[in-house]
Amino acid sequence: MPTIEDVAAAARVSKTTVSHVLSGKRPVAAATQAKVRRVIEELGFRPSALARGLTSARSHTVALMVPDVTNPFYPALARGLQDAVRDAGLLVLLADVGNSGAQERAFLIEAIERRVDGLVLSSFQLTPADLEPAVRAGLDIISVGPQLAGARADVVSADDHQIGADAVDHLADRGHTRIATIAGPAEAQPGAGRLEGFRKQMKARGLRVPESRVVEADFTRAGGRVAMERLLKARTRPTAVVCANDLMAIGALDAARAAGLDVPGDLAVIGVDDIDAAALVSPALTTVRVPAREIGHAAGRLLVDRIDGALPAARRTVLVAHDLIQRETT
Amino acid sequence: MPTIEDVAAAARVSKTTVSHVLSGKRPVAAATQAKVRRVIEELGFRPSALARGLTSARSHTVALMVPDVTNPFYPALARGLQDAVRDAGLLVLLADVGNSGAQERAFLIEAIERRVDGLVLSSFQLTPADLEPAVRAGLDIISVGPQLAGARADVVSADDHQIGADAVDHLADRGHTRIATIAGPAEAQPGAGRLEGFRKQMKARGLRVPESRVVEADFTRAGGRVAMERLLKARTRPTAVVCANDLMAIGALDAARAAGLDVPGDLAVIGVDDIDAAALVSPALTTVRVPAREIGHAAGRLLVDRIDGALPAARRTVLVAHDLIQRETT
DNA sequence: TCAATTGCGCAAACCGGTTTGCTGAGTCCT
DNA sequence: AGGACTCAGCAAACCGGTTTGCGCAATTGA
Repeated sequence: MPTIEDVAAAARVSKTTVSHVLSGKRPVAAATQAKVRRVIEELGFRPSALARGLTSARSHTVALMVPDVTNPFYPALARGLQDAVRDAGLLVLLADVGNSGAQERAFLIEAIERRVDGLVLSSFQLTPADLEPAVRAGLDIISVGPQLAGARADVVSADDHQIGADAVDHLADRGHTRIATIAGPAEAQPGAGRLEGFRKQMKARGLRVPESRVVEADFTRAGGRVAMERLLKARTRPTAVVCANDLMAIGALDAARAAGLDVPGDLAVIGVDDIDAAALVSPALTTVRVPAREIGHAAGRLLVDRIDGALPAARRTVLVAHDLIQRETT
Repeated sequence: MPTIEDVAAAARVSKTTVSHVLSGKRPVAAATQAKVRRVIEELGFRPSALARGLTSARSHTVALMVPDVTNPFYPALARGLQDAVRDAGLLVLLADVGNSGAQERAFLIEAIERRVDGLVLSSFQLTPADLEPAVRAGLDIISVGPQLAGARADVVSADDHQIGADAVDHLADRGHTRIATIAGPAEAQPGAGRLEGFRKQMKARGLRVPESRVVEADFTRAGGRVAMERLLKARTRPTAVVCANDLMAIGALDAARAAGLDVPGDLAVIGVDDIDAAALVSPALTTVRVPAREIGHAAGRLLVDRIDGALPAARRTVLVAHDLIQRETT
């Protein structure tokens, strides 16, 4: 690869001049510019972003940390994020860290060392304290989900609490009283918020929630299936179940089918997210739509503003609207 | 952020010594090491990957370019890729470039300037000539799909030709003769290969393929639906359709349902990919499974070997196995 | 006519690491 | 006792850009 020095030599100017031609930060005579540009073209010179970043201490990169890229929620989020930051010249560094706290922390360090400009994370394991090094390193952090709220990070999230409550209302309005829930893993943020909203709204509507009707699972189809099987073993079966995401809801449908139950006759099911698959399963899944792409987009916009220093120091919380989409499982 | 110089000063050694403690490339006395490490800890020093990359001319990053992250095929591929390269210390820079050739080329330039170590791309628009600058820049390139085969890139791909042929066999074996196909966009590689395989096998089995039974669409559900509607307008309707991917096949099912057709009675449908949704639609979609994650993994392994210089110069082609999964639409 | 200004370009320092060559002190061998 | 060798650490050069201060020539203003 030719360097700026090679270009300077071939064009018989100093590398300062080449730099100015590229950046436009100081005027360069038209003739000189033309000559330099021609040489750049001939040599196929491409300035090194590494070298550039060294002086500016910026990498023009934002890191995105997610627990599972194959959960369709996250690609949609990634897409929104990318589209929001691209115009600012930022590219997305993607990390799927699974549910491993160790991997999350390892990636955090990586992000710091790479001098990433910003960080968007949807984390299940991280605590605010874990973010400390990143904050000290000057990274702007956006947490998707309220888990990492506080002085350290902005938050872009759905209103998980309200989502849980809305799901309860939807089912209770249809006469259900024995409503169970398949929550996410205890550490997982969105699940926790939805569970809390579920509990509170059940209480508000005078419905009891025995602990046997609350089971945890990881956010996968298989997890939902296993959890549903457990719920179905109870002496008095629930007539409806609120699942903390669609993947688990689809797993719950698997279990219901295997048990020979009619949905929604014997069992009503509601999910959260509205991934594409929700509309495809049969019966089609009623769900609370969480606009993943918008969340990513909002996170990106917020991040760009932060990086530009255009925002006051106080951290923000952006809640995006969800809506309930009734299909055939309720 | 403290620099290596700050650490050196605080530990009363030269920065050379700090560097050696970090890299282990030259021996450092145990006592000195301990002192340096303590200071690093106290200061929270994290070496800048930018500065490091400047000397090594490596960024420890691989770029992944895809046409649509929200197509579930690609997240799976991304996951496999990440898992394969992580142990080599590489992170994945993701770009969703849509179907825009301009964006593809722009990202290619970005990747070069960032001195990315390797490039994995699934491109519809790029020609081998477009890769020239990247090759000259010394990037190792893996093409997912054979489009960019040649002296410039390794290839990891499914055997698209055979996939098309297998789909034809599956339908012909079941007695279909009026078989249509919904191909991908003409420029799109995987679609072209599958279409070719489709045509050849139809001929081999003595079946005619009037041009009205070949329609193009982009690789989306909406595209598939529109294409299917067109096919259904023909005077003699096809009794079966081969779709170049699952998303389009699902769109075709939408159209069939809208037209009041029974699947597979009036119309058999087969897709390609086996995304999660394929098993979820009703009736469940028969499809040719293409192991996206394995493809990503193979690409990652190949890339790491290339970067390590462990491979002879000759480019490789890795074909991954597909298999036909019969469900309910045939 | 002479000082002040402007336009253009260069040299040198800097960003934060890595790498190379060298030196002084201590150890081993003859 | 003297040479060869090892060990530990340092200074300086280097990677490829950006930024700052300065000099020279031509233009402007009084």
